Amino acid sequence: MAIAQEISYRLERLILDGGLAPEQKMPSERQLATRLGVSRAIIREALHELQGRGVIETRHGKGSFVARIVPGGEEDGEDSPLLQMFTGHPRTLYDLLEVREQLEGQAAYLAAQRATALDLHRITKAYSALEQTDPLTNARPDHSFHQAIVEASHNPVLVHVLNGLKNLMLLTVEASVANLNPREEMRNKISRQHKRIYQAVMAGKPEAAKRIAMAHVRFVSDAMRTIEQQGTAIIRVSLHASATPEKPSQRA
Amino acid sequence: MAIAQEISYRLERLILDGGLAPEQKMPSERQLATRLGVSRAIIREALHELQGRGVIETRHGKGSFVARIVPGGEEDGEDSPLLQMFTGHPRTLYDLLEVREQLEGQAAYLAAQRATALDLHRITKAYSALEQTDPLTNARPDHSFHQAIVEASHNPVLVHVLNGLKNLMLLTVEASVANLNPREEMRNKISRQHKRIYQAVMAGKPEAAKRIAMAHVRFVSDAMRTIEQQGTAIIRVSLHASATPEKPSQRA
DNA sequence: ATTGCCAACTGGTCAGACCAGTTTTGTAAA
DNA sequence: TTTACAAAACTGGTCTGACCAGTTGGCAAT
Repeated sequence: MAIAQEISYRLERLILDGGLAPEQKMPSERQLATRLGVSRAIIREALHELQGRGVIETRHGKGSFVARIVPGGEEDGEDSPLLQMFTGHPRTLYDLLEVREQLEGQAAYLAAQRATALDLHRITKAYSALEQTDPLTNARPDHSFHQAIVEASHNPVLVHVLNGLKNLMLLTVEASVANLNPREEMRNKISRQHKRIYQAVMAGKPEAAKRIAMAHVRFVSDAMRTIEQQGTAIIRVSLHASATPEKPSQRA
Repeated sequence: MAIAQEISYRLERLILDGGLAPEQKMPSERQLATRLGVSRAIIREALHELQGRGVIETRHGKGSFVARIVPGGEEDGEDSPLLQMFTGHPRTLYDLLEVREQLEGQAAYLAAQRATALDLHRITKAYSALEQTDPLTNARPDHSFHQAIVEASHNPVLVHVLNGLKNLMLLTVEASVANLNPREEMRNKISRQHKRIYQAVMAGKPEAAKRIAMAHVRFVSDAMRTIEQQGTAIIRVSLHASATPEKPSQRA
Protein backbone atom coordinates (compact mmCIF):
# COMPACT_ATOMS: atom_id res chain seq x y z
CA MET A 1 0.00 0.00 0.00
CA ALA A 2 1.22 3.46 -0.82
CA ILE A 3 2.47 5.59 2.03
CA ALA A 4 -0.20 8.19 1.46
CA GLN A 5 -2.95 5.60 1.84
CA GLU A 6 -1.31 4.21 4.89
CA ILE A 7 -1.21 7.58 6.54
CA SER A 8 -4.76 8.46 5.63
CA TYR A 9 -5.78 5.12 7.06
CA ARG A 10 -3.91 5.72 10.30
CA LEU A 11 -5.33 9.19 10.69
CA GLU A 12 -8.84 7.98 10.05
CA ARG A 13 -8.44 5.28 12.65
CA LEU A 14 -7.11 7.85 15.05
CA ILE A 15 -10.17 9.98 14.53
CA LEU A 16 -12.69 7.18 14.63
CA ASP A 17 -11.09 5.79 17.77
CA GLY A 18 -11.62 9.08 19.46
CA GLY A 19 -8.05 10.20 19.40
CA LEU A 20 -9.19 13.32 17.70
CA ALA A 21 -12.55 14.78 18.53
CA PRO A 22 -14.82 16.46 16.03
CA GLU A 23 -14.18 20.15 15.55
CA GLN A 24 -10.71 19.58 16.82
CA LYS A 25 -7.82 21.00 14.91
CA MET A 26 -5.31 18.61 13.49
CA PRO A 27 -1.58 19.24 13.49
CA SER A 28 -0.34 21.35 10.64
CA GLU A 29 0.80 19.67 7.47
CA ARG A 30 4.40 20.53 8.16
CA GLN A 31 4.21 19.09 11.63
CA LEU A 32 2.63 15.89 10.42
CA ALA A 33 5.25 15.59 7.73
CA THR A 34 8.05 15.93 10.24
CA ARG A 35 6.56 13.64 12.84
CA LEU A 36 5.64 10.93 10.40
CA GLY A 37 8.88 11.24 8.54
CA VAL A 38 7.40 11.80 5.11
CA SER A 39 7.21 14.70 2.72
CA ARG A 40 4.52 17.29 2.95
CA ALA A 41 3.21 16.26 -0.45
CA ILE A 42 2.34 12.85 0.94
CA ILE A 43 0.60 14.39 3.90
CA ARG A 44 -1.43 16.57 1.61
CA GLU A 45 -2.45 13.61 -0.53
CA ALA A 46 -3.51 11.70 2.55
CA LEU A 47 -5.49 14.66 3.85
CA HIS A 48 -7.22 15.06 0.51
CA GLU A 49 -8.24 11.46 0.72
CA LEU A 50 -9.82 12.04 4.10
CA GLN A 51 -11.39 15.15 2.73
CA GLY A 52 -12.94 13.22 -0.10
CA ARG A 53 -14.25 10.80 2.45
CA GLY A 54 -15.72 13.65 4.45
CA VAL A 55 -13.71 12.92 7.54
CA ILE A 56 -12.01 16.27 7.74
CA GLU A 57 -12.34 19.70 6.27
CA THR A 58 -9.60 22.12 5.55
CA ARG A 59 -9.55 25.89 5.74
CA HIS A 60 -6.93 27.97 4.04
CA GLY A 61 -4.73 29.73 6.52
CA LYS A 62 -6.31 28.00 9.47
CA GLY A 63 -5.76 24.31 9.29
CA SER A 64 -7.55 21.01 8.98
CA PHE A 65 -10.34 20.05 11.32
CA VAL A 66 -12.15 16.86 12.09
CA ALA A 67 -15.58 17.05 10.55
CA ARG A 68 -18.53 17.41 12.86
CA ILE A 69 -20.41 14.55 11.42
CA VAL A 70 -18.21 11.57 11.17
CA PRO A 71 -20.17 9.08 9.15
CA GLY A 72 -20.70 5.94 11.10
CA GLY A 73 -21.39 3.79 8.12
CA GLU A 74 -20.30 4.59 4.67
CA GLU A 75 -22.31 6.50 2.19
CA ASP A 76 -24.39 9.30 3.48
CA GLY A 77 -27.26 11.15 1.99
CA GLU A 78 -27.59 11.63 -1.66
CA ASP A 79 -26.29 14.53 -3.56
CA SER A 80 -28.60 16.20 -5.90
CA PRO A 81 -26.18 18.06 -8.06
CA LEU A 82 -27.84 20.78 -9.96
CA LEU A 83 -30.80 19.17 -11.50
CA GLN A 84 -32.58 19.74 -8.27
CA MET A 85 -33.22 23.26 -9.26
CA PHE A 86 -35.02 21.97 -12.25
CA THR A 87 -37.67 20.70 -9.96
CA GLY A 88 -40.72 22.81 -10.01
CA HIS A 89 -39.00 25.71 -11.70
CA PRO A 90 -41.10 26.23 -14.78
CA ARG A 91 -38.78 28.90 -16.02
CA THR A 92 -36.10 26.29 -16.49
CA LEU A 93 -38.16 24.75 -19.21
CA TYR A 94 -37.86 27.87 -21.26
CA ASP A 95 -34.19 28.15 -20.54
CA LEU A 96 -33.97 24.69 -21.90
CA LEU A 97 -35.89 25.49 -25.01
CA GLU A 98 -33.78 28.57 -25.43
CA VAL A 99 -30.72 26.37 -25.68
CA ARG A 100 -32.46 23.79 -27.77
CA GLU A 101 -33.42 26.41 -30.27
CA GLN A 102 -29.77 26.99 -31.01
CA LEU A 103 -28.75 23.40 -31.08
CA GLU A 104 -31.64 22.10 -33.10
CA GLY A 105 -30.95 24.90 -35.50
CA GLN A 106 -27.37 23.91 -35.86
CA ALA A 107 -28.28 20.27 -36.14
CA ALA A 108 -30.60 21.03 -39.02
CA TYR A 109 -27.95 23.16 -40.62
CA LEU A 110 -25.33 20.47 -40.43
CA ALA A 111 -27.76 17.78 -41.45
CA ALA A 112 -28.68 19.65 -44.60
CA GLN A 113 -25.02 20.01 -45.26
CA ARG A 114 -23.61 16.64 -44.39
CA ALA A 115 -26.38 14.09 -44.58
CA THR A 116 -25.47 10.97 -46.48
CA ALA A 117 -27.87 8.97 -48.58
CA LEU A 118 -28.44 6.68 -45.65
CA ASP A 119 -29.19 9.61 -43.39
CA LEU A 120 -31.67 10.98 -45.85
CA HIS A 121 -33.33 7.63 -46.04
CA ARG A 122 -33.64 7.45 -42.28
CA ILE A 123 -35.01 10.94 -42.09
CA THR A 124 -37.55 10.23 -44.78
CA LYS A 125 -38.64 7.12 -42.98
CA ALA A 126 -39.04 8.96 -39.72
CA TYR A 127 -40.91 11.73 -41.44
CA SER A 128 -43.36 9.36 -43.04
CA ALA A 129 -44.03 7.76 -39.73
CA LEU A 130 -44.57 11.17 -38.24
CA GLU A 131 -47.09 12.08 -40.89
CA GLN A 132 -49.07 8.94 -40.58
CA THR A 133 -49.27 8.77 -36.85
CA ASP A 134 -51.80 10.38 -34.66
CA PRO A 135 -49.67 12.62 -32.54
CA LEU A 136 -52.23 12.63 -29.83
CA THR A 137 -51.51 9.10 -28.94
CA ASN A 138 -47.88 8.85 -29.66
CA ALA A 139 -45.09 11.32 -29.19
CA ARG A 140 -42.35 9.00 -30.29
CA PRO A 141 -42.44 9.74 -34.01
CA ASP A 142 -41.85 13.37 -33.26
CA HIS A 143 -38.79 12.48 -31.25
CA SER A 144 -37.56 10.08 -33.84
CA PHE A 145 -37.84 12.63 -36.58
CA HIS A 146 -35.84 15.22 -34.72
CA GLN A 147 -33.37 12.64 -33.61
CA ALA A 148 -32.81 11.44 -37.15
CA ILE A 149 -31.91 14.95 -38.16
CA VAL A 150 -29.61 15.45 -35.24
CA GLU A 151 -27.79 12.26 -36.03
CA ALA A 152 -27.44 13.29 -39.64
CA SER A 153 -25.39 16.22 -38.43
CA HIS A 154 -22.58 13.76 -37.86
CA ASN A 155 -21.54 15.60 -34.79
CA PRO A 156 -21.51 13.18 -31.85
CA VAL A 157 -21.19 15.99 -29.38
CA LEU A 158 -24.33 17.57 -30.66
CA VAL A 159 -26.14 14.26 -30.46
CA HIS A 160 -24.95 13.77 -26.93
CA VAL A 161 -25.86 17.21 -25.69
CA LEU A 162 -29.29 17.27 -27.28
CA ASN A 163 -29.98 13.87 -25.90
CA GLY A 164 -29.11 15.08 -22.46
CA LEU A 165 -31.38 18.06 -22.84
CA LYS A 166 -34.19 15.87 -23.98
CA ASN A 167 -33.80 13.73 -20.93
CA LEU A 168 -33.81 16.81 -18.81
CA MET A 169 -36.94 17.96 -20.48
CA LEU A 170 -38.68 14.75 -19.75
CA LEU A 171 -38.07 15.48 -16.11
CA THR A 172 -39.74 18.81 -16.31
CA VAL A 173 -42.58 18.53 -18.66
CA GLU A 174 -43.94 16.05 -21.03
CA ALA A 175 -42.91 16.46 -24.60
CA SER A 176 -44.34 19.44 -26.30
CA VAL A 177 -46.57 17.34 -28.45
CA ALA A 178 -48.65 16.32 -25.51
CA ASN A 179 -49.45 19.89 -24.69
CA LEU A 180 -49.68 21.39 -28.07
CA ASN A 181 -51.20 18.78 -30.23
CA PRO A 182 -54.63 18.87 -28.74
CA ARG A 183 -55.03 22.29 -30.26
CA GLU A 184 -56.03 22.03 -33.84
CA GLU A 185 -54.27 25.04 -35.30
CA MET A 186 -51.15 24.28 -33.30
CA ARG A 187 -51.02 20.83 -34.69
CA ASN A 188 -51.33 22.12 -38.20
CA LYS A 189 -48.65 24.71 -37.76
CA ILE A 190 -46.26 22.27 -36.22
CA SER A 191 -46.98 19.80 -38.92
CA ARG A 192 -46.22 22.39 -41.54
CA GLN A 193 -42.99 23.31 -39.80
CA HIS A 194 -41.93 19.72 -39.76
CA LYS A 195 -42.59 19.49 -43.44
CA ARG A 196 -40.52 22.55 -44.19
CA ILE A 197 -37.65 21.31 -42.07
CA TYR A 198 -37.80 18.02 -43.85
CA GLN A 199 -37.77 19.64 -47.25
CA ALA A 200 -34.95 21.97 -46.42
CA VAL A 201 -32.77 19.16 -45.14
CA MET A 202 -33.55 16.95 -48.09
CA ALA A 203 -32.83 19.79 -50.49
CA GLY A 204 -29.53 20.44 -48.80
CA LYS A 205 -30.29 24.00 -47.83
CA PRO A 206 -28.44 24.56 -44.57
CA GLU A 207 -29.42 28.13 -43.92
CA ALA A 208 -33.06 27.50 -44.57
CA ALA A 209 -33.08 24.37 -42.49
CA LYS A 210 -31.48 26.17 -39.61
CA ARG A 211 -33.84 29.09 -39.77
CA ILE A 212 -36.92 26.92 -39.90
CA ALA A 213 -35.77 24.56 -37.19
CA MET A 214 -35.02 27.44 -34.87
CA ALA A 215 -38.35 29.00 -35.61
CA HIS A 216 -39.95 25.67 -34.86
CA VAL A 217 -38.48 25.39 -31.39
CA ARG A 218 -39.18 29.01 -30.77
CA PHE A 219 -42.75 28.51 -31.80
CA VAL A 220 -43.17 25.61 -29.47
CA SER A 221 -41.66 27.60 -26.65
CA ASP A 222 -43.87 30.59 -27.26
CA ALA A 223 -46.90 28.41 -27.60
CA MET A 224 -46.27 26.79 -24.27
CA ARG A 225 -45.79 30.14 -22.68
CA THR A 226 -49.09 31.25 -24.02
CA ILE A 227 -50.80 28.14 -22.85
CA GLU A 228 -49.34 28.50 -19.43
CA GLN A 229 -50.41 32.08 -19.14
CA GLN A 230 -53.87 31.12 -20.12
CA GLY A 231 -53.90 29.12 -16.99
CA THR A 232 -54.22 25.88 -18.76
CA ALA A 233 -52.03 23.66 -16.72
CA ILE A 234 -49.12 22.30 -18.59
CA ILE A 235 -48.69 18.66 -18.13
CA ARG A 236 -45.82 18.26 -15.79
CA VAL A 237 -44.38 15.05 -14.69
CA SER A 238 -43.21 14.35 -11.24
CA LEU A 239 -39.61 13.35 -11.37
CA HIS A 240 -39.92 10.83 -8.60
CA ALA A 241 -41.59 8.44 -10.93
CA SER A 242 -38.61 7.39 -13.02
CA ALA A 243 -38.02 3.70 -12.67
CA THR A 244 -38.26 3.59 -16.41
CA PRO A 245 -35.02 4.84 -17.80
CA GLU A 246 -35.96 3.89 -21.27
CA LYS A 247 -33.19 4.85 -23.53
CA PRO A 248 -33.42 5.20 -27.24
CA SER A 249 -30.35 3.43 -28.41
CA GLN A 250 -28.52 5.49 -30.90
CA ARG A 251 -25.46 4.41 -32.70
CA ALA A 252 -23.34 6.47 -34.94
CA MET B 1 -12.45 26.86 -3.84
CA ALA B 2 -9.03 25.36 -4.19
CA ILE B 3 -7.99 24.25 -7.62
CA ALA B 4 -7.57 20.66 -6.53
CA GLN B 5 -11.15 20.54 -5.30
CA GLU B 6 -12.36 22.17 -8.41
CA ILE B 7 -10.64 19.59 -10.55
CA SER B 8 -11.82 16.67 -8.49
CA TYR B 9 -15.30 18.06 -8.72
CA ARG B 10 -15.14 18.48 -12.45
CA LEU B 11 -13.74 15.03 -12.96
CA GLU B 12 -16.40 13.51 -10.77
CA ARG B 13 -19.10 15.29 -12.68
CA LEU B 14 -17.58 14.10 -15.89
CA ILE B 15 -17.67 10.54 -14.67
CA LEU B 16 -21.17 10.78 -13.27
CA ASP B 17 -22.40 12.33 -16.48
CA GLY B 18 -21.13 9.36 -18.36
CA GLY B 19 -18.17 11.02 -19.96
CA LEU B 20 -15.99 8.31 -18.57
CA ALA B 21 -17.32 4.81 -18.28
CA PRO B 22 -16.55 2.47 -15.41
CA GLU B 23 -13.43 0.41 -15.87
CA GLN B 24 -12.21 3.00 -18.28
CA LYS B 25 -8.72 4.32 -17.92
CA MET B 26 -8.31 7.97 -17.20
CA PRO B 27 -5.61 10.09 -18.76
CA SER B 28 -2.28 9.90 -17.01
CA GLU B 29 -1.44 12.36 -14.27
CA ARG B 30 1.08 14.11 -16.43
CA GLN B 31 -1.40 14.47 -19.25
CA LEU B 32 -4.07 15.84 -16.99
CA ALA B 33 -1.61 18.26 -15.50
CA THR B 34 -0.61 19.56 -18.90
CA ARG B 35 -4.11 19.75 -20.27
CA LEU B 36 -5.52 21.44 -17.24
CA GLY B 37 -2.57 23.72 -16.90
CA VAL B 38 -1.79 22.82 -13.32
CA SER B 39 1.01 21.02 -11.59
CA ARG B 40 1.05 17.32 -11.19
CA ALA B 41 0.85 17.67 -7.43
CA ILE B 42 -2.57 19.25 -7.79
CA ILE B 43 -3.74 16.48 -10.03
CA ARG B 44 -2.57 13.93 -7.52
CA GLU B 45 -4.41 15.66 -4.71
CA ALA B 46 -7.58 15.77 -6.77
CA LEU B 47 -7.25 12.12 -7.67
CA HIS B 48 -6.71 11.18 -4.04
CA GLU B 49 -9.91 12.97 -3.22
CA LEU B 50 -11.80 10.93 -5.78
CA GLN B 51 -10.04 7.88 -4.45
CA GLY B 52 -11.21 8.62 -0.95
CA ARG B 53 -14.67 9.01 -2.36
CA GLY B 54 -14.40 5.68 -4.09
CA VAL B 55 -14.92 7.10 -7.53
CA ILE B 56 -11.65 5.89 -8.96
CA GLU B 57 -8.92 3.46 -8.13
CA THR B 58 -5.28 3.76 -8.95
CA ARG B 59 -2.74 1.11 -9.80
CA HIS B 60 0.94 1.73 -9.67
CA GLY B 61 2.50 1.69 -13.09
CA LYS B 62 -0.83 1.27 -14.82
CA GLY B 63 -2.96 4.28 -14.21
CA SER B 64 -6.20 5.42 -12.63
CA PHE B 65 -9.48 3.81 -13.50
CA VAL B 66 -13.09 4.70 -12.93
CA ALA B 67 -14.45 2.45 -10.25
CA ARG B 68 -16.98 -0.16 -11.25
CA ILE B 69 -19.50 0.98 -8.75
CA VAL B 70 -19.66 4.68 -9.10
CA PRO B 71 -22.36 6.48 -7.20
CA GLY B 72 -23.92 5.83 -3.87
CA GLY B 73 -27.20 4.77 -5.31
CA GLU B 74 -27.70 6.49 -8.56
CA GLU B 75 -28.40 4.98 -11.85
CA ASP B 76 -26.13 2.11 -12.47
CA GLY B 77 -26.74 2.13 -16.16
CA GLU B 78 -24.03 0.70 -18.28
CA ASP B 79 -24.59 2.98 -21.17
CA SER B 80 -22.10 5.62 -22.01
CA PRO B 81 -21.00 4.57 -25.41
CA LEU B 82 -20.53 8.01 -26.75
CA LEU B 83 -17.54 9.58 -25.19
CA GLN B 84 -15.52 6.51 -25.70
CA MET B 85 -14.51 7.82 -29.02
CA PHE B 86 -13.10 10.91 -27.49
CA THR B 87 -9.96 9.02 -26.84
CA GLY B 88 -7.53 9.76 -29.58
CA HIS B 89 -10.11 11.12 -31.96
CA PRO B 90 -9.02 14.66 -32.60
CA ARG B 91 -11.99 15.32 -34.77
CA THR B 92 -14.23 15.25 -31.76
CA LEU B 93 -12.51 18.34 -30.52
CA TYR B 94 -13.80 20.23 -33.51
CA ASP B 95 -17.25 18.79 -33.14
CA LEU B 96 -17.11 20.15 -29.67
CA LEU B 97 -15.99 23.56 -30.75
CA GLU B 98 -18.69 23.52 -33.39
CA VAL B 99 -21.28 23.20 -30.68
CA ARG B 100 -19.53 25.63 -28.43
CA GLU B 101 -19.57 28.22 -31.14
CA GLN B 102 -23.34 28.24 -31.02
CA LEU B 103 -23.68 28.20 -27.29
CA GLU B 104 -21.02 30.76 -26.53
CA GLY B 105 -22.66 32.95 -29.11
CA GLN B 106 -26.00 32.64 -27.47
CA ALA B 107 -24.49 33.17 -24.06
CA ALA B 108 -22.95 36.42 -25.20
CA TYR B 109 -26.22 37.44 -26.78
CA LEU B 110 -28.20 36.82 -23.64
CA ALA B 111 -25.54 38.35 -21.46
CA ALA B 112 -25.62 41.56 -23.44
CA GLN B 113 -29.34 41.50 -23.09
CA ARG B 114 -29.88 40.47 -19.51
CA ALA B 115 -26.77 41.26 -17.54
CA THR B 116 -27.45 43.07 -14.30
CA ALA B 117 -25.18 45.64 -12.76
CA LEU B 118 -23.65 42.92 -10.64
CA ASP B 119 -23.04 40.75 -13.68
CA LEU B 120 -21.36 43.61 -15.47
CA HIS B 121 -19.18 44.18 -12.47
CA ARG B 122 -18.16 40.57 -12.39
CA ILE B 123 -17.44 40.54 -16.08
CA THR B 124 -15.39 43.68 -15.83
CA LYS B 125 -13.42 42.21 -12.98
CA ALA B 126 -12.75 39.04 -14.90
CA TYR B 127 -11.79 41.00 -17.96
CA SER B 128 -9.31 43.12 -16.05
CA ALA B 129 -7.73 40.03 -14.62
CA LEU B 130 -7.55 38.59 -18.10
CA GLU B 131 -5.80 41.65 -19.42
CA GLN B 132 -3.26 41.83 -16.69
CA THR B 133 -2.30 38.20 -16.59
CA ASP B 134 0.29 36.53 -18.65
CA PRO B 135 -1.79 33.97 -20.52
CA LEU B 136 1.22 31.79 -20.99
CA THR B 137 1.32 30.85 -17.38
CA ASN B 138 -2.32 30.89 -16.50
CA ALA B 139 -5.33 29.79 -18.45
CA ARG B 140 -7.73 30.45 -15.64
CA PRO B 141 -8.51 34.10 -16.35
CA ASP B 142 -9.61 33.13 -19.82
CA HIS B 143 -12.00 30.59 -18.42
CA SER B 144 -13.23 32.98 -15.77
CA PHE B 145 -13.97 35.64 -18.32
CA HIS B 146 -16.01 33.37 -20.52
CA GLN B 147 -17.70 31.86 -17.53
CA ALA B 148 -18.70 35.25 -16.22
CA ILE B 149 -20.40 35.99 -19.50
CA VAL B 150 -22.15 32.65 -19.58
CA GLU B 151 -23.45 33.18 -16.10
CA ALA B 152 -24.68 36.61 -17.01
CA SER B 153 -26.96 34.95 -19.52
CA HIS B 154 -29.09 33.93 -16.57
CA ASN B 155 -29.81 30.65 -18.23
CA PRO B 156 -28.84 27.81 -15.88
CA VAL B 157 -29.23 25.25 -18.61
CA LEU B 158 -26.74 27.07 -20.75
CA VAL B 159 -24.34 27.26 -17.86
CA HIS B 160 -24.72 23.60 -17.21
CA VAL B 161 -24.24 22.47 -20.77
CA LEU B 162 -21.27 24.67 -21.45
CA ASN B 163 -19.69 23.51 -18.26
CA GLY B 164 -20.07 19.94 -19.35
CA LEU B 165 -18.52 20.69 -22.69
CA LYS B 166 -15.61 22.38 -21.03
CA ASN B 167 -15.00 19.32 -18.93
CA LEU B 168 -15.10 17.20 -22.00
CA MET B 169 -12.65 19.43 -23.71
CA LEU B 170 -10.06 19.14 -21.06
CA LEU B 171 -9.91 15.47 -21.70
CA THR B 172 -8.93 16.04 -25.25
CA VAL B 173 -6.66 18.98 -25.27
CA GLU B 174 -5.66 21.75 -23.02
CA ALA B 175 -7.58 24.95 -23.23
CA SER B 176 -6.93 26.81 -26.41
CA VAL B 177 -4.86 29.39 -24.68
CA ALA B 178 -2.08 26.97 -24.00
CA ASN B 179 -1.77 26.09 -27.65
CA LEU B 180 -2.47 29.42 -29.16
CA ASN B 181 -0.96 31.92 -26.84
CA PRO B 182 2.64 31.15 -27.54
CA ARG B 183 2.10 32.59 -30.97
CA GLU B 184 2.39 36.31 -30.83
CA GLU B 185 -0.14 37.29 -33.46
CA MET B 186 -2.64 34.72 -32.18
CA ARG B 187 -2.43 36.15 -28.75
CA ASN B 188 -3.03 39.62 -30.05
CA LYS B 189 -6.00 38.59 -32.12
CA ILE B 190 -7.56 36.68 -29.30
CA SER B 191 -6.95 39.54 -26.97
CA ARG B 192 -8.68 41.88 -29.37
CA GLN B 193 -11.60 39.51 -29.71
CA HIS B 194 -11.97 39.37 -25.97
CA LYS B 195 -11.99 43.11 -25.86
CA ARG B 196 -14.68 43.36 -28.48
CA ILE B 197 -16.81 40.76 -26.74
CA TYR B 198 -16.40 42.62 -23.52
CA GLN B 199 -17.37 45.91 -25.07
CA ALA B 200 -20.39 44.48 -26.86
CA VAL B 201 -21.71 42.90 -23.70
CA MET B 202 -21.12 46.01 -21.65
CA ALA B 203 -22.78 48.15 -24.26
CA GLY B 204 -25.76 45.86 -24.30
CA LYS B 205 -25.51 44.93 -27.93
CA PRO B 206 -26.79 41.36 -28.19
CA GLU B 207 -26.37 40.84 -31.91
CA ALA B 208 -22.87 42.20 -31.96
CA ALA B 209 -21.88 40.22 -28.89
CA LYS B 210 -23.21 37.05 -30.42
CA ARG B 211 -21.50 37.59 -33.73
CA ILE B 212 -18.15 38.37 -32.16
CA ALA B 213 -18.30 35.54 -29.65
CA MET B 214 -19.11 33.06 -32.38
CA ALA B 215 -16.32 34.38 -34.51
CA HIS B 216 -14.03 34.04 -31.54
CA VAL B 217 -14.72 30.37 -31.05
CA ARG B 218 -14.57 29.80 -34.75
CA PHE B 219 -11.24 31.54 -34.88
CA VAL B 220 -9.85 29.39 -32.10
CA SER B 221 -11.11 26.28 -33.83
CA ASP B 222 -9.61 27.24 -37.16
CA ALA B 223 -6.38 28.23 -35.55
CA MET B 224 -6.03 24.88 -33.86
CA ARG B 225 -6.75 23.14 -37.10
CA THR B 226 -4.03 25.12 -38.77
CA ILE B 227 -1.58 24.43 -36.01
CA GLU B 228 -2.34 20.78 -36.12
CA GLN B 229 -1.88 20.58 -39.84
CA GLN B 230 1.43 22.31 -39.55
CA GLY B 231 2.46 19.49 -37.33
CA THR B 232 3.50 21.94 -34.72
CA ALA B 233 3.23 20.03 -31.52
CA ILE B 234 -0.26 20.56 -30.34
CA ILE B 235 -0.60 19.15 -26.92
CA ARG B 236 -1.80 15.71 -27.62
CA VAL B 237 -0.66 12.19 -27.74
CA SER B 238 1.50 11.30 -30.65
CA LEU B 239 0.14 8.47 -32.66
CA HIS B 240 2.73 6.14 -34.04
CA ALA B 241 0.04 4.32 -35.93
CA SER B 242 0.98 4.15 -39.55
CA ALA B 243 -1.72 2.83 -41.81
CA THR B 244 -4.55 1.90 -39.53
CA PRO B 245 -7.45 4.25 -40.07
CA GLU B 246 -9.74 2.21 -37.92
CA LYS B 247 -8.25 1.52 -34.58
CA PRO B 248 -10.30 -0.92 -32.55
CA SER B 249 -9.95 0.68 -29.17
CA GLN B 250 -10.60 -2.06 -26.79
CA ARG B 251 -11.64 -1.40 -23.29
CA ALA B 252 -11.68 -4.05 -20.67
C1' DA C 1 -6.12 52.15 24.99
C1' DT C 2 -6.32 52.29 19.92
C1' DT C 3 -4.62 51.77 15.61
C1' DG C 4 -1.94 49.77 12.21
C1' DC C 5 1.51 47.11 10.42
C1' DC C 6 4.67 43.30 10.16
C1' DA C 7 6.21 38.73 11.22
C1' DA C 8 5.04 34.04 11.86
C1' DC C 9 2.06 30.87 11.51
C1' DT C 10 -1.51 28.14 8.35
C1' DG C 11 -2.74 25.81 3.79
C1' DG C 12 -2.20 26.20 -1.71
C1' DT C 13 0.64 25.76 -5.74
C1' DC C 14 4.57 24.97 -8.45
C1' DA C 15 8.86 23.07 -10.57
C1' DG C 16 11.96 19.47 -11.29
C1' DA C 17 14.02 15.50 -9.88
C1' DC C 18 14.32 10.59 -8.91
C1' DC C 19 12.41 5.84 -7.64
C1' DA C 20 9.38 1.89 -8.76
C1' DG C 21 6.21 -0.85 -11.31
C1' DT C 22 4.31 -1.93 -16.34
C1' DT C 23 4.15 -2.13 -21.22
C1' DT C 24 6.12 -1.54 -25.64
C1' DT C 25 9.63 -2.26 -28.77
C1' DG C 26 13.72 -3.20 -31.13
C1' DT C 27 17.13 -6.26 -31.70
C1' DA C 28 19.99 -10.22 -31.08
C1' DA C 29 19.94 -15.09 -30.71
C1' DA C 30 17.81 -19.55 -31.92
C1' DT D 1 11.07 -16.34 -39.33
C1' DT D 2 10.39 -16.81 -34.75
C1' DT D 3 11.61 -16.34 -30.02
C1' DA D 4 13.80 -14.10 -26.02
C1' DC D 5 15.33 -10.59 -23.65
C1' DA D 6 16.88 -6.16 -22.47
C1' DA D 7 16.42 -1.31 -23.17
C1' DA D 8 13.06 2.40 -23.74
C1' DA D 9 9.05 4.62 -22.73
C1' DC D 10 5.38 4.77 -20.47
C1' DT D 11 2.63 4.65 -15.71
C1' DG D 12 2.14 6.12 -10.61
C1' DG D 13 4.93 7.18 -5.93
C1' DT D 14 7.90 10.15 -3.36
C1' DC D 15 10.94 13.93 -2.20
C1' DT D 16 12.74 18.68 -1.97
C1' DG D 17 12.58 23.38 -1.68
C1' DA D 18 10.67 27.27 -3.09
C1' DC D 19 7.01 30.84 -3.32
C1' DC D 20 2.05 32.54 -3.02
C1' DA D 21 -2.05 33.44 -0.16
C1' DG D 22 -5.08 33.72 3.79
C1' DT D 23 -4.97 34.23 9.27
C1' DT D 24 -3.44 35.65 13.50
C1' DG D 25 -1.04 37.75 17.11
C1' DG D 26 2.17 40.92 18.92
C1' DC D 27 4.60 45.10 18.97
C1' DA D 28 5.27 49.89 17.88
C1' DA D 29 3.56 54.41 16.90
C1' DT D 30 -0.10 57.25 17.79
